[in-house]
Amino acid sequence: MATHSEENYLKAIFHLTTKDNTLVSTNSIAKKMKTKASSATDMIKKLFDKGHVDYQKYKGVNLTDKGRLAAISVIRKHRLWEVFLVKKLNFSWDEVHEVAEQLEHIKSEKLINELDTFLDFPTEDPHGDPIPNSEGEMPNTKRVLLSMVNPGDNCICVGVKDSSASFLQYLDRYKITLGTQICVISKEPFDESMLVMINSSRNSISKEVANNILIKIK
Amino acid sequence: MATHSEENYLKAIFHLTTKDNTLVSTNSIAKKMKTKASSATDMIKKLFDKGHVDYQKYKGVNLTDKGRLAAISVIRKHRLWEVFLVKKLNFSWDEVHEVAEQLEHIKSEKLINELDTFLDFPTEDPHGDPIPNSEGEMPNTKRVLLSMVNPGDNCICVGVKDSSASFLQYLDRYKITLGTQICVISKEPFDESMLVMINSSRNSISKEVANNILIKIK
DNA sequence: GCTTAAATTTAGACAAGACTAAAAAAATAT
DNA sequence: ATATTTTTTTAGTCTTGTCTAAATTTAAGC
Repeated sequence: MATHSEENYLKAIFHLTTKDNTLVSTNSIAKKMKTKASSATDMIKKLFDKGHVDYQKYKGVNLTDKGRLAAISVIRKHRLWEVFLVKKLNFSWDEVHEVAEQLEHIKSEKLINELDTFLDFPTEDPHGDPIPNSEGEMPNTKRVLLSMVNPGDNCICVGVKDSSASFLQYLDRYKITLGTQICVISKEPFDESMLVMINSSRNSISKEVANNILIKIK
Repeated sequence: MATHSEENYLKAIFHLTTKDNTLVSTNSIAKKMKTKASSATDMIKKLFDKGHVDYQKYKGVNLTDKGRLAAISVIRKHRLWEVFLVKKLNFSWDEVHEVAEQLEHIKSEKLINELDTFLDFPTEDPHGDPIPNSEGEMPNTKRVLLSMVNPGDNCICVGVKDSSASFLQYLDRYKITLGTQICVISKEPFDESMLVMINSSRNSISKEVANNILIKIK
């Protein structure tokens, strides 16, 4: 059974893993974990010894099947707790992360599966991220960055890439939430900002913002 | 802010504190925490440095007001989570303890107060133990051990002293739960066992059992 | 009141998970 | 192809919370 810290590293490695399955670097892990590279190396060795990652000195790591399942299990807990906090305990989407970071480490199969049932098997967390089922299967949602969209396209916000409190609070001020319709009017070539229609009002959105909103084209 | 382990020690000291406020011994703390006396001494020093206990070498400890509040806060969390597990997630009263031991350390004021609201401000946990309010005030319930009762008395089970799974499962088999009426028919002088009427059936109850059932006389 | 027993504390060690500083390997530049 | 920079690893230290073994203090027995 993985420790609190091991679980956090597994989660970090999972999030750093790209579709093409290239090796994850020690530095990138350290950066994500906000620790130093030497600490990451130490932990990588522990994870290797426990069979959670494939590892060759100086080359980088990849999750094994066992490690991936462990990571997904933590992510499942994290996201289910986020749903609980928002749906049942009146948390807003920018308040849930910190608490879910703690709750995700509670060890009890029954707890998480009963919670899943209690919440009626949600498939998305409050930020639109997919919730793996108890088998570790991730519902695959095809989502696109708003910045990739062409003028004239009519989109629906289905998620956020950055779920930091400051970004979520920005979205709140512009009344953008999951399900909000966003119609792209034009793109400014100079700074890649976008002119968009949200709730029947015109807004300009910076490249940075458009790069962190996930949408589905209608 | 207290660490996970400090919180457990504070809770242990709180539970070991008697009404007459005699000092709590290092050995009793070690025993309750299932550690060695030397480990208890180490932790006592830390708690003393943080102002959670009064302590004099070789004499024993007592919680300070600050320490007592911290302990009660942990107990509040533990018991509210137990209520949640039983009322919302289909846990039985013998399954909640272990999970609540983990959940009690989650740090979030909002979380615990919203949970309290969500559960409609319960005053007792699934074992009949009182739940302190957000001010740290413990609802005082006057409860008596079944072993103290005289033949002829008609009682209601309002709690258990031992809430181990094995004892709770024993009670389940005899259909004794919170609210169950227990009428004491006679007491056996030899072994202090009791003949009682539960759900209109006669049962013999050992001294050990009678010593762990808390009742209210009707 | 002295002696033994029990309880408590100290000293030193260890594992986990972090750190700094330095060494080694890999990548980049000229 | 060699020099420089970047990345990664190693070595050694620190803190938290545990331990064992030894020393010290308090309590109990007679």
